[in-house]
Amino acid sequence: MQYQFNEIEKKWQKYWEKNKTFAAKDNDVKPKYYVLDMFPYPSGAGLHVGHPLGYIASDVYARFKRLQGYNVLHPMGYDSFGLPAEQYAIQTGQHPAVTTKVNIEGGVDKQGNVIPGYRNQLDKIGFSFDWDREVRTSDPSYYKWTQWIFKQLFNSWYNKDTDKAEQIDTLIEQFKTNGNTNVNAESADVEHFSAEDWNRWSEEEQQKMLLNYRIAFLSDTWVNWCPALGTVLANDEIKDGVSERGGHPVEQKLMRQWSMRITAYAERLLSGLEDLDWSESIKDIQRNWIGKSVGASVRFTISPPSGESEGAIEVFTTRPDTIFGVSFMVLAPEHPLVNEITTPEQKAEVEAYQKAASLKSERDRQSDIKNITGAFTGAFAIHPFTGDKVQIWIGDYVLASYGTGAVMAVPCGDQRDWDFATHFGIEIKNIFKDKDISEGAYAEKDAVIANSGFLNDLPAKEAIKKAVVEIEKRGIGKGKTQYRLRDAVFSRQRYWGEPFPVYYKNEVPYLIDDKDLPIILPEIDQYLPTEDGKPPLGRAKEWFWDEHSKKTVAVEQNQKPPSGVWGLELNTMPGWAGSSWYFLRYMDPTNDGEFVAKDKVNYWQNVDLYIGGAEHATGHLLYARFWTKFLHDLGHIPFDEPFKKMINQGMIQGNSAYTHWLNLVMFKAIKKDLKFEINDLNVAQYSFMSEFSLSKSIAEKLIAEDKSTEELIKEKIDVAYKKHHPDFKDNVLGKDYEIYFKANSQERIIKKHVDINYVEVNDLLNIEELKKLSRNPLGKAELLLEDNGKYICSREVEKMSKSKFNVQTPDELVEKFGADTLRCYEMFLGPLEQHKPWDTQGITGVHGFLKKLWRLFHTGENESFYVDETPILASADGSPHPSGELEGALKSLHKTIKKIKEDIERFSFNTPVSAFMICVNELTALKCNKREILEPLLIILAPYAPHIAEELWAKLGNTESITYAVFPKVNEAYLVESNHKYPVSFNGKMRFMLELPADMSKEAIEKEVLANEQSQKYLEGKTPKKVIVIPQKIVNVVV
RNA sequence: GCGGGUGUGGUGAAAUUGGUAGACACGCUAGACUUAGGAUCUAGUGCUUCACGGCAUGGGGGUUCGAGUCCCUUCACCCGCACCA
Repeated sequence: MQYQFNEIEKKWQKYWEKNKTFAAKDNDVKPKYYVLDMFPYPSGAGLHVGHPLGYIASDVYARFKRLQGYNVLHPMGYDSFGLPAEQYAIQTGQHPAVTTKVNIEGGVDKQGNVIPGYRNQLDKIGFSFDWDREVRTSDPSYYKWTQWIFKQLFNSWYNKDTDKAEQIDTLIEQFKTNGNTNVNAESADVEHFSAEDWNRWSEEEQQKMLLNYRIAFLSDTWVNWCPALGTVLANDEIKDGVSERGGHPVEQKLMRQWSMRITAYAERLLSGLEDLDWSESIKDIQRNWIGKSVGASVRFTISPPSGESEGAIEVFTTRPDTIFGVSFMVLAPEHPLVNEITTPEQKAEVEAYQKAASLKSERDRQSDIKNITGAFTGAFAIHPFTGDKVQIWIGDYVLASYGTGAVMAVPCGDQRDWDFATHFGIEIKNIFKDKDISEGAYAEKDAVIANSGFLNDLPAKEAIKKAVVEIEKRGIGKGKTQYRLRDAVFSRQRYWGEPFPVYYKNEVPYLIDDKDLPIILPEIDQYLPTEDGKPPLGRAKEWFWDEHSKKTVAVEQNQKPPSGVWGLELNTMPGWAGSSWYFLRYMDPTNDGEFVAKDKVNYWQNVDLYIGGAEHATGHLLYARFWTKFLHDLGHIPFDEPFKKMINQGMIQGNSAYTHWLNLVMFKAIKKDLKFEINDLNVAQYSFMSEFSLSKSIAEKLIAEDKSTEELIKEKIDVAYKKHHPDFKDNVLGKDYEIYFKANSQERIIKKHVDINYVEVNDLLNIEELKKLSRNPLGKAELLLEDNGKYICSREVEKMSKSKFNVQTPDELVEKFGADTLRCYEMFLGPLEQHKPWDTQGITGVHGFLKKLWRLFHTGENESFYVDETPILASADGSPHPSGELEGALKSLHKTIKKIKEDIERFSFNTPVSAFMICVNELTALKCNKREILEPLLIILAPYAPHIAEELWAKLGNTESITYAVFPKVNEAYLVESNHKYPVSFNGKMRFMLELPADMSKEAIEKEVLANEQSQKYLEGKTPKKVIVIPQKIVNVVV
């Protein structure tokens, strides 16, 4: 009986669905294990083989954990709000909810393309997801709770004394009794106010003040505005100065926007990384993004140029130990003090410099780092320790947005300051003992300080501490920690996102009651901004809140709303809102009374294993940690980190295929006698005639300037030209003209992608199949083939994408080889974290292995199902049966059990596949068909190849799914060797193998080895200097 | 510039702790079988040499009886951050 994988797989997928085999049981007595994949954005393009890689690994692990007796939560859902669906809606008018549904469930899009649907594609691979727990972030029953969490964030402030978020009511209480004098909060810069002030203020004034403290707050901030997308973007959505999606330019714009006070959590987000089992690189990216700098803020008083000013410049420095090395100061050109302190003589120069700096974009400023520019303000500051006057400059290497926008320049210890001082001829003081600073600054923190008063002779690290103490003692500053992390902009001027549960009375935001949530996204006529530049929701008529009826109501355009009716927020939430807490919703996906029930979150806790791409390092992964910590602070969840262990799967790259084309512009014809070049018109005429497509080796030869190939091609061109231009006879390219190639041999060939589905084994192009296409990419081209008449393509590894014709869908492979083969093969490909190119050829090896496994169970007549039921007799002590073959089979099985368990436990998903292959190869060689060997083998194989395992498991007479079988125990007794084959080395070089009893003593082994006749050859009559014997390992003889 | 990562046959890779480098596959070469197929089976396959042997884990150096693995140094590629004071 043949291995009918298609039938088997369909059968078991149906069985699992019907029996809800993978349903996780809340509050079960078994220990819990939570395995989570980063949920996908359902795009119309569907899945390619790269997408399921991580899902297969997590599925293997989830199934493995079930076999080990865990209650496993392994859910899947969709991050279904997002830009692509909205862009598509703008183009086609199709509601994003409709396209999203089609992308998930399958169907036909507006252009008539068949969309397979994520769910259908996933189902074919045999994942053990608990689909009853599916979530979609764009579903109102889901985003109701995203809105609810937003409300919590709005109604909270960050108390630095308790170091956690607290209800805003506790803050209001303090304001009522003491004003804000004793409040230690993470907030915007706020003036002090008293209880009287607070109580006197109007409701509106109080609300405006509270926005300075709320964790979700509204403020006028400089935001990254992307005109092409018509929305603002967070810092992590911008790469190299352009939008991550679409690559559009981004500019700075002052807008009233919602933000999240994530900076309040900077320290906890940083320190929390310590205990996470994440890759060092992801942790480092987050550390970098948070960008903690420890140092001091120091005030330098401004020396009044005419005696009247009393100002001071505050700087932040990480090197207070170098304060005696300060020889000037630099302010950012935008620094508010600049205009105040600039002397009349310097005014013109400074203003010119400010103007020049403001005209440069952020990007230009960054890219132009080699040019040292600046201007002297004419003002001086007083050095707080030496009393010296130091010049105050402005320069655009100082950023207004970081620290205080001003630096104390220490040219001997900072290269930029050194460059600046050198360029403008400013004094450079050396405050490092025995360090040469004539060629550049000494930036290491290991010098000993000199010429620095009370800091003399201290190593830098101690000097830092002492300097801070002294600075604080003199009241000129204090120790301070600075972060690079900025508050996260939370508004998007987009339609396809969560609406805010917010309406405005006189520009003051008010929240909608919990019981009236969700606020459902309204219908609009077009998914574009309004004429007057409001976000798309500005088009919705029914987008007003009636405080009396507690409902959204319609107000005609340009009409004043009736009393008690107010305009709702027109922005929507960013993509990361829904994905910041989805892992919690899986625990309790249908709960309409809570975002997650207490008992369920207490049972399931946080995610034990999270698998997904590394590209979310500063976005999703940081925000999810932030929200988790916040929800923990308010007592909603019992943990403050979402994902305990994470593995980032590598990208599967496409293996693009290329055809080669003669670059017709790259040769020219020259009249032999006259040396007259025929003009461009003639060149153009070549392109009217046949094009030439070259098989790989011919293209290569042409690039290598192989003479005979050049001649061959000239001949072909000549013939082809004449065929198409019979009137020219042979006087154009025949006797009188000769074809020459241009010098740059690389450009002789143009490469074009060809669909990998038409490329066979050994890069052979299937020309026959291509011809059947209505749009044959070879067209009428003349083909120059290999000697054997074949056309060979070249290959290149690139990102998998439709435009490169290198997309491999899992569906095709499941059809041809089966889901089990695909699963094993994707794992077999290499370490999960590594990037690797897709290669379909190798899949036959894995497929062959499953067929071989199938045959082990079909040793009956005509390959019918048959296994040997006679039990293996073991001795009372559990030692192996004396029969050699059985001993071998038992050893093979137990060796494999051990390896599979150890490998999966250390997340090495590729090596178990080889172990299975070895085991099946060995059992095949031993002709082993014993139930006692084959049954445990199925259990350990089930995580990788669940369908075939279920089928054979059932054939063995089991009536329950293999999913909850018990992972077999390793019996070490079977693994004990009576003999060991020693590799015998001479001077570290392995020369021969020698089989000796495993329990032989070192001395006896040495004796045996030296007595061996082969040893005599390598000893060459000499006595060995030393013999190293490592029992059960090796023998090394030193001659 | 800073931080992280990766370099092993024609290809994907293996080698948890220093102990036979290249397991397991793909591909390739022969052969068997066959109403030819992308099926199955057998043998071979790092490079080099007729051979004994020699050389091989990006390069160079070191520690060690022994190094892909540890240390130093250097090169290449990938990812992240980048006048961050």
